[in-house]
Amino acid sequence: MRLDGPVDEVAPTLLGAVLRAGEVSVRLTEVEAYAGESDPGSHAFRGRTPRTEVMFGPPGRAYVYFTYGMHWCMNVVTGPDGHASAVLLRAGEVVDGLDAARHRRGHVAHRDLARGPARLTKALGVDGSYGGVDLLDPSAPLTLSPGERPRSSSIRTGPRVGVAGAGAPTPWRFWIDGDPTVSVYRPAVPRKRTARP
DNA sequence: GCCAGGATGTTCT
DNA sequence: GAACATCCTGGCA
Repeated sequence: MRLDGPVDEVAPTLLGAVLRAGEVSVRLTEVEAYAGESDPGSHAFRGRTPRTEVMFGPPGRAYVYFTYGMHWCMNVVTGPDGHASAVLLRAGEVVDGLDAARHRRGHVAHRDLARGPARLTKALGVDGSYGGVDLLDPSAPLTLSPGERPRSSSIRTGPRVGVAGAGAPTPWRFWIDGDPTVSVYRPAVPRKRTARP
């Protein structure tokens, strides 16, 4: 699979692809594109930092980061080289290793096992130690391989709400229409201040 | 069912 | 010191 094109072209081709970590495999049903340095919503917007280093590297690597003090989220780094673009994996369907996934996620409905970016990494057992892994290397602990691509007519797309980027490339979400594992979209709300006594 | 609020730590200002 | 590419629980309908 080719990951070195423009991120908004590469992202929809990831739908239907299969991500495998150990015995658990997930079929991707929802992704979100981040355009890199020019995208105010991207971690790479403020330039190269130790955390975002991987995004500036070659395509096909995993960019894994920790957020909200308890969740891991995972991106696939895309090209072209020199652009820190990446695709956030937002949701998928567990298609193999159900027992292991359920063990990690507890007793939830099958459709909820990997519905959401942090749930997806938890179902797979992915954490920061997987950062920088070459997903296209078959012997890697975390791999991405082509799956059955959904019909193009069943792919839906929408602009991300909450990011005003006048003139900047717009980030997009892509999902498989009607798939029960697609995460429910909630616009980002400003967080209230955490009051301390 | 829906909504409000809290958890929790890394990163950057 | 505040924001953060989130998730879960508990209260109320």
